[in-house]
Amino acid sequence: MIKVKTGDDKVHAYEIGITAEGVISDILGRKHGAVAVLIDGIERDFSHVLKTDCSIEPILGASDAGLYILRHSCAHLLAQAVTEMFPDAKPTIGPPIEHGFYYDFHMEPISKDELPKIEKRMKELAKQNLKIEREEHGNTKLRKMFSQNQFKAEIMDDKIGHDVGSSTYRQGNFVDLCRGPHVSSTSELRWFKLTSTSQAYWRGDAKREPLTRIYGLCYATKEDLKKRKKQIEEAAFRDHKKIGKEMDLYMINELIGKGLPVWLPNGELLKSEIERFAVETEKAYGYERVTTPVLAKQELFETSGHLPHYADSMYPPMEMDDGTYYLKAMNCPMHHLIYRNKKRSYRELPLRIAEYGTVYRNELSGTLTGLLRVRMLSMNDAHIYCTLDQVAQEFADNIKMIRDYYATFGFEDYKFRLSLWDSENTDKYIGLPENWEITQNHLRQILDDLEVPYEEGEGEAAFYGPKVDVQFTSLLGREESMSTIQLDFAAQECFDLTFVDETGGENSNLFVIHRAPLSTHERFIAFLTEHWTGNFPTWLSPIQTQVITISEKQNKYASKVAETLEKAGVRTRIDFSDNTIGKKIRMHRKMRPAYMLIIGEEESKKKTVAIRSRAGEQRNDVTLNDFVKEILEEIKNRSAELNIVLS
RNA sequence: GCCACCGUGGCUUAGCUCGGUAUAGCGACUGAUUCGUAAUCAGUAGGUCGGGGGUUCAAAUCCCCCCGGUGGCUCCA
Repeated sequence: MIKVKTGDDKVHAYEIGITAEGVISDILGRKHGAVAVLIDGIERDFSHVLKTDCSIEPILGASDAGLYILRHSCAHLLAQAVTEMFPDAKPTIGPPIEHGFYYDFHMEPISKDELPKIEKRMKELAKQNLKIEREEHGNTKLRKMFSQNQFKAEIMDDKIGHDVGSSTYRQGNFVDLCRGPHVSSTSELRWFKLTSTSQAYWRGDAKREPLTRIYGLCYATKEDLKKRKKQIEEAAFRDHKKIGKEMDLYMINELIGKGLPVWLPNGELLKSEIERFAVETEKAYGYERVTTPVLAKQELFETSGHLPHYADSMYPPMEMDDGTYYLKAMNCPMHHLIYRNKKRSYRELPLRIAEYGTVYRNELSGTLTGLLRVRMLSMNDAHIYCTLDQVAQEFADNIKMIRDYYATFGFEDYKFRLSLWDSENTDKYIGLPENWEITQNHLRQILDDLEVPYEEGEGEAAFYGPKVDVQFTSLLGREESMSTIQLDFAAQECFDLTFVDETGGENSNLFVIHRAPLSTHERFIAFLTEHWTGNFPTWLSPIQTQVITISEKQNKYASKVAETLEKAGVRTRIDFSDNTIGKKIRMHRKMRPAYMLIIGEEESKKKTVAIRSRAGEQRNDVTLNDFVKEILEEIKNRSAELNIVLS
């Protein structure tokens, strides 16, 4: 007999040789959503045979560890289906990933249309309730079993060498080299869906064999899978590329070049409203605005240290008759020169230099997509020149600024990250280790003092110093950097930035803070569009009111309404077409005006308007004056919610 | 950059497997209608099928090259 300790801290006695499943079903009655077990802290299959005293607890499918196992088993099921349907396909690796799994096969590429067929086969195999069995083999046997698959051989070379054996998992005719654990039967795999195919390389190395990758989702429950499918659908529905086209926000033309978006009038309105907001806000915080050239001499970027670190992401150099020039990938070097343009006194600090600059970065052509990854970035950039003891206040101000901005734009799902250097890999950075320690601790202290919740990101720092980033969760749950506040202790030395201190002496104890609270316009507007599904707050809406008449008889009054609104500063459009009212509403919805004003005989007579919200709610008999007053108030307040109809 | 998939009027799209110069809807325009809340009727125009080359009597369709779009590109079998 052996003693087995279970999760409830009870000790049970069993015959030697009982399986984990035997114990779990004895305690719980049945498996209760468990996919595997934890024996003395090690993940095991249900079929694991117990020979000595141990502790055991079930791993639930819904837990992180359980999902991992489910997804991993799902990858095997995929491989089983694929190798059956495409006998030449050689399985390579198939790990679980966030939301699901993938499996890479060495095979002819397949199109997305094959996925439903493969998925169908997977479902059939799952239904067959095939037992998933672990087998242990010696090295020679293993080598023989996978002699047809050079990828598995390579994995064995790496992972187990030529002496020791390892395990395989068998389900039906399919066997895969794997250390497990796995669920005990294919029938436990139910809530999965194949989503896409793509191409990858063996070992992620472009010089090695190209592989066909198949991605799938997998969850423990039907609801979770459904939720994720819906999330993906929703994201496609809100896609800024789709909405940007519908609303005429921007265009990309192949003659201009990819990654170089053109702002159309509606997008430009959005952009300029954001800029106006930033200019107003930053004026209140003591920023001064400048404009610097889009290109500069090579020596400038050498001085700043950017060229050695950033050469790949800068555009190739331009040879001119008086030297080599580069398009700027950042504004800081020029701002440093503005600082150095004259002797600075401690009384001027902190000196805050801001610019709506456009910087150019040479992103790999294959990574460019919509507004999210572009080669021309419009930035609400600024650099703050200050002493170390002023750093805390500047960070506090910027964190407050970011929080205020986000509240106004309606963003709620974001968090702060303290981005530190990678102390194992210091080649990527400039400056002395002790400077990194000092500044990193300083930032940590600032965040702690401000009681800002944050997480730390090792290796996420800029090459010149640590930073505080704001991580935003996209519709698909992906984390993206939005805002950033960076502490730079290296610029002082590179550019010899100093000030005259209280004693009249030259002081080099100067720090630079780089900050971009609104990311880049391109990225920001992409997120903003997806966040609001194009239904922007009134102050941002390219079209704030769309005037619609019931019939041509009201054209005259409607023109007056539109004119009054325009004069008051409300962006207004009017539709004089002789379409029916229903059709007009349907057509204008695409452009997502904040409000539609419906004008018929009633309104014409009473000199009122009927206000229709985006949701279709309506408020009738509003005098034009009242509406103008209310919408101006909403615009002025930069209200994130549209309240006029419900008020 | 590399790889896979895709590219048909302003937009969405049929046709491509098995070659015979193209389908429909929306939108635009014209006319009728003057209408009360997500499709009023009729008509007209609009496409060298992303670009170039090749095969062929004949190419949207097959082949090659280029351009563009989309997805993906170290993460324990």
